[in-house]
Formats: sequence, C-alpha cells, structure tokens
Amino acid sequence: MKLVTASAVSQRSLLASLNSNLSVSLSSSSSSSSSSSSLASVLSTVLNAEHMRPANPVSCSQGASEQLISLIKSCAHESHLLQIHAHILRTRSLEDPTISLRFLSRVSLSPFGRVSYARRFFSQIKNPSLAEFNTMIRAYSGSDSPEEGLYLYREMRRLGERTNSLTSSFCIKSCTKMASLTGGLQIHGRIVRDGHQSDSLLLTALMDFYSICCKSEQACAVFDEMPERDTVAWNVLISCYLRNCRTRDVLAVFDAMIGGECGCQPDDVTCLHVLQACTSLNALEFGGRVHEYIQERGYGDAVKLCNSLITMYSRCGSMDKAFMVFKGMRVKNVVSWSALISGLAMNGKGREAIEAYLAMLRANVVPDDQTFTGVLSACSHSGLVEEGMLFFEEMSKDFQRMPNVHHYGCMVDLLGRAGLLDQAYELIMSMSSKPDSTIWRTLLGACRIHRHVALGERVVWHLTELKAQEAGDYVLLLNTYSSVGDWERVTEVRKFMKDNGIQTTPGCTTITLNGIVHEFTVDDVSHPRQNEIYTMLDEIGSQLKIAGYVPEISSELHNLSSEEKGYRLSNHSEKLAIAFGILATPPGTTIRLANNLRICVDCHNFAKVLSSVYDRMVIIRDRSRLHHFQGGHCSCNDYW
DNA sequence: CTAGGGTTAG
Repeated sequence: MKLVTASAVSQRSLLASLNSNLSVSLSSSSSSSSSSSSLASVLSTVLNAEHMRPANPVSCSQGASEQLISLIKSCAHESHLLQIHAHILRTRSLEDPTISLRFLSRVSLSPFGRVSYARRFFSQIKNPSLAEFNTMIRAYSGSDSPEEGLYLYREMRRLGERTNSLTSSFCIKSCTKMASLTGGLQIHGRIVRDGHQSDSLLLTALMDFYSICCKSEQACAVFDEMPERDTVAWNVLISCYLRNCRTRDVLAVFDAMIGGECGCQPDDVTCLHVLQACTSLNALEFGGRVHEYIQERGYGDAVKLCNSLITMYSRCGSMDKAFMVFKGMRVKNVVSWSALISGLAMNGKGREAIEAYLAMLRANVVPDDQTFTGVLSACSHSGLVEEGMLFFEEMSKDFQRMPNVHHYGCMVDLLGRAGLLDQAYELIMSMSSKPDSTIWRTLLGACRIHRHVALGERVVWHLTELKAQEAGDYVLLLNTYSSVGDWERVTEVRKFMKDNGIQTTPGCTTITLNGIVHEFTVDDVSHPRQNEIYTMLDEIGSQLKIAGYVPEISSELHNLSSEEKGYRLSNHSEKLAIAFGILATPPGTTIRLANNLRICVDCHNFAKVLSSVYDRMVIIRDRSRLHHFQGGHCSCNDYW
C-alpha cells in the first residue's frame, strides 16, 4: 500500500511540472513570451504555496527548506533566480545558512550568473560564513574584476575572520588572472604563515601563478617543495616549460612520465601540452608517439586532442596524416575545420584550403575570425588575389566579422606579393585601427621582393614613427637596396646598424634524426661531424652546379665580388643541415628541416635543384610556412 | 557543519 500524503503529492507534481517547463523554455531558445509567463506562474505558485511560508522564518520546516534547495538546484533561468531571491528575502530564509550558501553558490556558478548579482546577494547576508566568503572570492576570481576578490580577502583579515586553504587558492587565482606579481607574493607569504604550504592543490595553483608571471624559477621551486605531485602538478610544470621556451624539457618529462618515473601517467591535458611542444620543435616522430599514446589511452575521440593533432601534423609538414585525423573525427567543430584550413594554407595547398572552407559551410559550421585568417592566408600563400579579395569582403558582409590585424596582414601580404604595392599601402592607410608594426613589416617584405626602394623607405619611416624598428627591418631595407645594386646605401645602413649596436637574429636550422635534434647556425663549426658535412657540402655544390644551380648573390648583405659572395652563401644553416641530412640518412629518405627565419632565395633554389639531383623530398619549415621540395619544384608559389 | 580548489585545442 502506498501511503503518500496529499501535500507531498502536490509538491511533487508541482516540481515535476516546473522541471518540464524549464526544459521546454531551455530548448526553445528564442523568447516565446507565453511559455515564460506560464513558467513564471508555476514558479510563483510554488513559492507562494502555504506550506512554503514558515510561521517562524528561521526554523522553516525541513520539507520547505529541502524544496527550496531543490528549486535552487534545478533553476535554469536568470528570472527564476530573481524570483527565488525575492522569496528568500520575503521568508527571511537568508538566515538559514544552508539556503544562503546554496543560493550564493548557484548564482556565482551558473552560466547566467553574474558577479554583480552574487555581490548584491552576498551583501544581504548578515554574518557570512567562511564558506560564503570563499564562494564570493571564487566568484570574483573567475570574473572580470578579480581584484575585488583580493579586496574581500583583505577585509576578511581586517575583521579577524578565519580563512583556510581554499581562500588562498581563490586569491591566487585572482592574482594569476591579473598577473599581479606583488599580490601573489603577498598571498604566498600568508600561505606559509598560515601553515598551508603542504597543500598540493594550493601549491599547484601557486606554480601556475608564477609561471604566468614569467617566474619559472619560482614555479619550479614550488614544484620541488610539493610533498606529492599528481598528473595536474606535472601538467602545470609542463605548461610552465612551454611558456618559457623549454620545449625539449617538455618531451623529456613526457618520457619520464611514460617510464613510470613520476608516479603518475600522462592524461589528456598532458598530451595537449606535449603536442604543442612537438609542433614548435617540428618533432614529427615524437608527435606520432603521442598520437599512439592517445589511442592506447582511449582519448581518440577527444575533440581538443584531435584538433591539436591536426595542427601538429600539418605544422610538421605531414598534411596527409593531419587529414587522416580530421577524417576520423566523429564530431568536428570550428576549431577542427580552421586547423585543417590553416594547415593546407601553410603547406601551399591554397585551392584545397578554399575547398575545405566551402565544405565547412556546407556542413553548417559557422566560421570565426581564425577561420578567415586561415582562408586569407591560403589565398596569399597561393597567390589567389581575386579569391582573397572576395573572401575579405564576404567575411564582414555575410558573416558580420570585422577584419582584425591578422586579416589585414594577410591582405597586405596577398596584394604585396602580387606586386600591387600601392593598393597594399592604401589598404593599410584605410584601416580603422592603427596599423601595427607587423603589418608594415609585411609590406616591407613585399618591397624587398619587388625591389621597390621608395616605398620601402616610407615603410621604414612608419616603423620609426611607431618606435618599433627591429633588426630584421633594417636587413629587409638593406636587402631592398642590394637588390637594386645601391651599394652605397647598403654600406650606410650597415654602418648605422653597427653604430647603434643593432644585432640581427642568427639564423638557425634544426634537423631531427632518431629523436636527436641537430642544430646548425651560419658557418657552424660545432657539429661533431663538421668535416664530413663540409666535404659533403662541397660535393653537393659541384653536383648542383652541373645541373644549372647558380648562387643568388642578391641575398647576401655584403658588397663583395661574386666569388666571395658565392662562398659566403654556401654556409647558410639550411645548407649545412641539408648536407648533414644527405650524409646521415639512407638514399630516398625525406629530409625535414625547421628554420627560425624566412628561407632566403638562394637556399630555396639550392633545395629545389637538390631535390631533383639527389632525388630526395626536402621539407623545410620557415617562420611563416612550409616548403615541400620535390623533383626540382617547390610547393610554394612565392614570387622570388 | 554548509562548498569544495589546480592544468586544457586552431
């Protein structure tokens, strides 16, 4: 026999109808006023029901309190929160600590919750508990005004309120968000005084804080002091290494974790970080190992990981593998499509990138800013001028996306490479926001390609005005002069650079063989096999000369005689790395290089001819793109 | 007592 009281039945059915109404209002996104008003009436019925109004506000009945809590839990719209809030004030349930904490927590955590709202409610609580203080500080730390969390924390201390480890944790999060070193140092001091220095979770947050503030040494010091380190702690260490360009250490940590030396296994977040490290190191092989690990661990369906894999493979020049990952994804989002599009663009497959973009639209995925950056860069790298201009117009007209600096940058590159220098200049001048130095630099590059000295000088003037000239800019200007044979000006710029102590970034090329990274700089003599390498380079030189390779003298800075120039050029880091690649790998093996600058005309020609004479595929990643050399051709469509 | 912290794709 069921023994259910009448009131219990009515309560249950009211809640049931409330919940079904809530789900209806959620699924029909746009404002259907009738459904929301009926929902409001249901809510007010519940809230005003006789059994909900306690005779004595503080000791409201157990059932009413429980029902209010479940209402708070299931609340799915801001207006419902407002009604519950009003009800709490009316019935003075605020003095029930369970209710006020639940409500505060709900307000600050719900997707539609706002700090301002939480703050208002918090101020109505007479004597906030530690939990309520913490909840409020947490809300601030995740909001747009994290500093308010620190003010509240100071207020707590001033009032002599008790704090705990969580309080510090949320404060650290605020400091991290503000990147406030002084604030964080103060909190760190308090953590030590309060005796919380063995709380691993707190220390992990502290590590991340130091890492964000570019204090990697302090971050590592905190890591060393941790009593125990779980996967998250290791992940924060890895992300710290990533931020501080210690990418090789990231791979070492991953190996150590796999080898059981860390007492915990890599998780999905670890893999995300390690893949980023592989991407920047051009470590295709290692990235493949991470891919295998991801599959072993059953993370294969994780969208973020797949997106990261697409980026890693395409930036390492392995577009076919990138595409395989993409094809295998059951759920693709805008990031997946954009990663594919940028990957194709970087690898010189402009037409395919546009195809992918059109397929994305057919799949009803809405493009965002970064998608357009990919599409426009595809056009610029492949010299698709008309298409690029069309997409540039479409993005604001059809998708309401206002072009940002990256989009303008692509367009300047597109027009500039195509020789439409004046049009590129006009575009920069028409920008609504102030053009940054990168944009001018792009145009300067185009001036160098098209030997446009006058515009090049004007661009340098703009850079000077921005106080943003870099060593590379002078080199570009210098190259522009040298490309038209104005050696007088070349000498002038060189003297200026020397007098002002302007140092150029040294070119550096890496090649990875069997997991070992070999690094070459210009005229490098540090490699253990340097004698063999230089001998090989001579041999290659004479072979290529027979096939018609002529050193391109205009790439060189010096006004030397042709013979001397030829000699200087032969020692570029790219060439040394290629010679080592030919030397150290069996015939037919693909040679993969990464360079930190843009490849010069001469090395480009060198690699082209070599790919045919030695029948080797050569893939070079430079600062902006990948070059696939095969059979005497390059995938890129640059106007050298 | 109540709530419950740290890392995360293009």
